[in-house]
Amino acid sequence: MKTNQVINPAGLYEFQNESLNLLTSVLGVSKAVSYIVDEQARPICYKTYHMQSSMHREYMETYHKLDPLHPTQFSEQDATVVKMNDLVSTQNRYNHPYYTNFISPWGVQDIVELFLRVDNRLVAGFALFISKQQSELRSADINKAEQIHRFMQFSLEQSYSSPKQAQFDHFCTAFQLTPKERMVVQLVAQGLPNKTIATDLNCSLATIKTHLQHIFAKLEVNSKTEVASLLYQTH
Amino acid sequence: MKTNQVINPAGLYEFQNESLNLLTSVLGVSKAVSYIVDEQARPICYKTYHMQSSMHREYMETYHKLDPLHPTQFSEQDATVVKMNDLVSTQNRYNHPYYTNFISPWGVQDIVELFLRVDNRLVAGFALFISKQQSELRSADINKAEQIHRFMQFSLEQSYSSPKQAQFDHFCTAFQLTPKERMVVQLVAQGLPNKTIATDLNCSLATIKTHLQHIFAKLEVNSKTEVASLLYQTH
DNA sequence: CTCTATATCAACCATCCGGTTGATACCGGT
DNA sequence: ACCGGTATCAACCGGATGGTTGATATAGAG
Repeated sequence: MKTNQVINPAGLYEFQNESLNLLTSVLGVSKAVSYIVDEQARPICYKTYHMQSSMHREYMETYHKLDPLHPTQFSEQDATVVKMNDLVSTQNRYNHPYYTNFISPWGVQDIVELFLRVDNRLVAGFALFISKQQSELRSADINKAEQIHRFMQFSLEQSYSSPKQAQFDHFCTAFQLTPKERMVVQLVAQGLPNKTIATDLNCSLATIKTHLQHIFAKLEVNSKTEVASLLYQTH
Repeated sequence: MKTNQVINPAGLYEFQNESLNLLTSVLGVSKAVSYIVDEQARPICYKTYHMQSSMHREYMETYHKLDPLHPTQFSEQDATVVKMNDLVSTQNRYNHPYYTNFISPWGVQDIVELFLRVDNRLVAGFALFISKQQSELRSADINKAEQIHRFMQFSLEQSYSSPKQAQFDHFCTAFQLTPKERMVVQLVAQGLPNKTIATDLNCSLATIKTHLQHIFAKLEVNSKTEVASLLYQTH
């Protein structure tokens, strides 16, 4: 039972929306994706901005394995803002199927990835897509992204020590919820339907239903609305 | 649009549970019922203690019209604790169908009713049932009931000026919810299924569904869980 | 090396819920 | 006298949800 030591991404979901909004409105990007990183360093809870769902599906099914900016590559590093075209030489890029078969056909020229960490652990990431129609990213743009990253990192640390977060943690530990169950509760508290929760957590509807059964049993309730209600009443 | 002036029973439901628990655990009663009183002085949201559901059904269908302690009788008075056997003479009691056909067959000897008011308006009531097996209520018992009533009245006034109540009111007025819609939202926030909400509000399932459609439209959501979620997020 | 906890998924069924349409009734303001 | 807002109810449909059973896989504890 190591539930207590787990860093729980409660509150991250709202943070994620706000951050994605900030990034896409300030920087000139054609598409963007944000995600949470779970304890196994795997990205979950994708939120997209101006990205075709078919493109995202392609990534999820195939190209995530080839992604040079995939979070698993960076979980042990301290990289914050990484530009794909800096990471991969022009030569290698044109031989790289990730570039030739996926990024390029979708009209993308470059990708800038921002990583957020708490206690040195990678907890969230943002991928900003630069289209071929745009000019090459200048150092000024990268600088902007770094400044925004700095503030997001600050904001994230605030979120982790907020009373709301503490309250949520207390709630979850009081009912002895497992890490996955906590995430489900978090999404239930957003009022999301099961299907969306399954998509967000990158697992099947059946799994979510099983998690929900366990949550219902632990909280002694029998509907998602009651779960949200309990959270509301516990403040 | 007189929504703003309406006294809204938000938070009353929790209060109701706590009060019923207090009364039944401290005083020697065989059954008890509590209810909220709406703007039309009609009782809604019944909560029962040790009362057979068939007895309550009989009351709801027939005998509420004959009830000498019915809240409509007391909405304009300032009565607080009323003992039925003090109100109705022994002679009249034995000719009264409410007593001979309803109360007596269910083994009840006497009823003590407690009324709670805010700004002189009757907002909630509690009926305590004394069984025939119990000794006649002594003045000491009535005194206890009056002391408890005093504290309940105090507590109720606190509830009405609590931040939680203010927050809820602000939430409802922000979305321009009608009085009935507020009550529905209040019950949704308890995580209750529609059927229970209908029973509580003493109207049909269809009516609740219509109210919910209006609420969904006003809050721009499309599920009850999202309503609870919105309330939770708004603190 | 078991055994338990956790996480994953499938299939089934009954019920609940959301969405819609349409209808009646009451009240208050124009 | 008419109209808009509120409250009430009915009937229908399809999809979402809750409940159950059973199964597999992995990891950590004893």
